[in-house]
Amino acid sequence: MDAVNKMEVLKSYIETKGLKSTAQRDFIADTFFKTNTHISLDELLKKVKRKTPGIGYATVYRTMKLLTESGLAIARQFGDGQTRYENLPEDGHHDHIICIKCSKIAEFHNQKIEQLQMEAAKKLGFTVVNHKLELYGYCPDCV
Amino acid sequence: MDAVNKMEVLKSYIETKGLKSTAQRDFIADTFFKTNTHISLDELLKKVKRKTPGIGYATVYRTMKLLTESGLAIARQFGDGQTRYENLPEDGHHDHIICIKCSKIAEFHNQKIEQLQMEAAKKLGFTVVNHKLELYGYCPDCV
DNA sequence: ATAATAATGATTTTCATTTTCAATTGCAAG
DNA sequence: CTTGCAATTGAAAATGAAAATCATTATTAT
Ligand SMILES: [Mn+2]
Ligand SMILES: [Mn+2]
Ligand SMILES: [Zn+2]
Ligand SMILES: [Zn+2]
Repeated sequence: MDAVNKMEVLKSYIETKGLKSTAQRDFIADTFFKTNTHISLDELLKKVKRKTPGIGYATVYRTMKLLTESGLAIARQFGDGQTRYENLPEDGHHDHIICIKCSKIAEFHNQKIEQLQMEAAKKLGFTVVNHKLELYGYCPDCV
Repeated sequence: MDAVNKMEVLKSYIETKGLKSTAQRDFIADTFFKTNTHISLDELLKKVKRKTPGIGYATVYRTMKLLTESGLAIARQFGDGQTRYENLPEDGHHDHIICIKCSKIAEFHNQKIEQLQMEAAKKLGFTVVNHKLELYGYCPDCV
């Protein structure tokens, strides 16, 4: 799904929730849709302010909250005390591996792991709704 | 390792770090060593205050930090905004599955998953130091 | 006993959110 | 095009968990 389609999904989400469309929200969402990193609120605010200095932190915060609940953004916690947001991945769910030295983030997906998780949960009588798998270590550049 | 042995490990950690032994710290550590839950600072403080009302939050905070860096406690973040501590498990590392309705926590360990994690990391050139795997869903009691 | 140094506990500070609120804006109805 | 009203905005304040501060107290080696 590209930025244009995402914007359409957002529009219809806003519609069904009885919300109103605003230029600030559209611009923040569009800016976010064009990122391909795991971006923090501060980073996104800085990016947004470059073209639209008037926009406030709270509006960025609220927009990302909206995008998250509409399923267009994913909120991630990598343990540095800051929530980071990423776009809905093109190729489905993925997990992360984070360098504890330079903070580089790589992504991976392993269907076998997902399968084993489900089995482990089932063995305990649990039904899995979602999961978090993060590996921490050193990236190739940091040995 | 039982509470007595843990206390000995703590003593020698304190020794090598040139720290001093205190009644408060001993009591907090002992209280923690006897828990078998994933306890928050507030919960531990409350438990400690029952027998020793004079002890302050900061001392509990500092003691758990000490236990964590000495390897006698493990700090966990289950996404509710509160750090929880658990005792070093008898049977090695384990992961968690958390009920999103009643917050019940179950533990599991799957060597195959751990193995696949290492392989996934290796494929990306990373070396894994530690990892976090949490499953979220419904426990048997919550359907 | 003394001196040096670590620990304590109350309090304050930090910092990332989250909420509040008055002013502004979007939009549907007339 | 107005009007009415609910939603939105941005600045500021509030929140809450974690971390730091600091005067006082306790521990330990000498
Ligand atoms: Mn990602
Ligand atoms: Mn556990
Ligand atoms: Zn690195
Ligand atoms: Zn449950």
